Amino acid sequence: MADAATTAVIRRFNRAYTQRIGALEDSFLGVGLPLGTARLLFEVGAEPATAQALRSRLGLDSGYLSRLLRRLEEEGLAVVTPDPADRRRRLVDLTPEGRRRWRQLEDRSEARARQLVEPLSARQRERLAAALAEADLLVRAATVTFERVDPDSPVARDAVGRYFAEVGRRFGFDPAGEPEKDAVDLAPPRGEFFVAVSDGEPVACGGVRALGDGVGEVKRMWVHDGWRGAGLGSRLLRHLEDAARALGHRVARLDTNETLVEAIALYDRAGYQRTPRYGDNPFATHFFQKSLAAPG
Amino acid sequence: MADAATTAVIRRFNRAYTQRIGALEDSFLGVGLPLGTARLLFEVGAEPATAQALRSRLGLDSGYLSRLLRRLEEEGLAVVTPDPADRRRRLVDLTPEGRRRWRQLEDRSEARARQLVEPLSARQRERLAAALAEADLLVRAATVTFERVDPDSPVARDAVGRYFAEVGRRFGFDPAGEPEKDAVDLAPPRGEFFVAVSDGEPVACGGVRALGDGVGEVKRMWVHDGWRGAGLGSRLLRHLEDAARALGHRVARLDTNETLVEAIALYDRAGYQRTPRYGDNPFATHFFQKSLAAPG
DNA sequence: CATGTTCTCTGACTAAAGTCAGAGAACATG
DNA sequence: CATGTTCTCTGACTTTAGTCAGAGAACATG
Repeated sequence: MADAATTAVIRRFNRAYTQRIGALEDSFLGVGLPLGTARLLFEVGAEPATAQALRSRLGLDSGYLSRLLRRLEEEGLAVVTPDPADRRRRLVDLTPEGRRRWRQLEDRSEARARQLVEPLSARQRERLAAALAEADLLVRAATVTFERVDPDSPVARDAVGRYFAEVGRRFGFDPAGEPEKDAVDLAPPRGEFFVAVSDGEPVACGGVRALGDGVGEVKRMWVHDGWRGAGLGSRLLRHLEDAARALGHRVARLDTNETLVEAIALYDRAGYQRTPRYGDNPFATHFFQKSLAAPG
Repeated sequence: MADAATTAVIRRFNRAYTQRIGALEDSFLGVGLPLGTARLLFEVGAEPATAQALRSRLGLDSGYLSRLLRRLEEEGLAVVTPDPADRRRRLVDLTPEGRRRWRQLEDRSEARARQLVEPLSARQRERLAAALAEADLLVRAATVTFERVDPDSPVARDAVGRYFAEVGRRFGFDPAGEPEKDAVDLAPPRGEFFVAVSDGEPVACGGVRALGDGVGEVKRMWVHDGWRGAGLGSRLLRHLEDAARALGHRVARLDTNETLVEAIALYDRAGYQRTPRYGDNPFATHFFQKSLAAPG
């Protein structure tokens, strides 16, 4: 029952942790603003945004947000202006006074964290930081979601750019002309492309294109190197297989280069079989395929 | 700046973690009770208690708690009875139906934790559990507080009993007659005794007694073996030195046995100097002392 | 340019959360 | 047994948090 043991640890940790550090919540109080308003201030301070974006980030009702924004405006902490690009939308930013208050929230949060580690020695602090970083990576990797995006969108270009940079470095892959092909092959109706974003940065991507005869090809599969070893690659591959299946493919195929040993190990683990060369990718040295018949 | 790096990791983790698992909070919703009432139900379910204890545990206003309890009673989830030992007090316990609802909260919390680890492989789950256990230990060790208690109280007896068991095992210490001496020497006005309790279990203890001539002796210093290596011993020792100073001592002294190598290392680190034998403890082989002149 | 859609705001609510000042019963103490 | 203290309750509040149904302006599209 490794499972029950794990959840027990998580829950034990959860109780202790939320009690002690009281999440961020506590540090949001005591600056003269109610929690909801403080949270909004904090969010705007982290990055000015449209009302719409704030609503989705914080999960608020539009009427409610409208009132919270009004309150921030009345207190002289924020300014709300129409977006010149679309005058239905409203842009929210902090005033200098709002920024001062935001920094105050930051400071309290920082003080709280400092107070927690204060009784610990330098070595113990390092241990705590290492343990939390590890837990952070795993929790994020387990919860990040794959969003379907246009392969020609900025976020997709960013992600694929990182992919090209890495394969360029590792086996001299030349991406000339590829983005243009991707824009067609990896977009509906012929294919799909997904990106996982965490804290505004792409951390993984991958797509599926049609090879014909019920065969879908997995392409541009990439995981940010700070995020490897946390199961994100397996999750991504499963997600792409599901997408291929939904597109009507019965077989998934992919090629890779011998230098990408982690990827090859991943495909082996996921049940892919070696298969003869297909296509004309001059950089590919290994070819895999897997039946999509049984889901999972 | 190991410090800033540590707080940055903590805060990063904090954001991700509270967002994803949403603390326990989310799992408290959706059982047909408002958050505050659900939290109270959960607390009572964990351990039936007096209204007073619940108030201090949850930090509630007495009027507010009174109403919350009424609500639980009206819904048939709890029974509130006068404490026979002190009829001003009220005892709160759950009804069978309340216990059923409590279990429901437990299940949701469990399900949430399970859902979090679901995308992870067995190995990654183990890593997550290990990382959280490590963080848990350090956070608890950094935040547990030392309470001054009567050395004759049950919790003190429990803690010292564990201490005796360990030193008995390690170098054959014989505690005959010691508890009776402690009851006088480690209680005001002659001395003081402290226990750290976590989740109802003593995890560390120690006391100070007067040797005369401005010398205080540190006694019964013990740390639960599951809690070692997290700085709890150093914190305890500092706490005892502060107590000795407050009792008017200018010098702290202590003896120990050569088999307790971790303790000896701790005393060395804390600035204690070897000193010739004092007193007539037949089990002591090493003697230490330290000036309490400069605080810290 | 008519039509539907998107985005924000307003009014009118409800429920939850929390505070404060006593009142009254039960205990503790000299 | 008079007096002060502890503990819980009640009444009378205020503030937050959150929901819902439109209204109206701005955009998108055929």
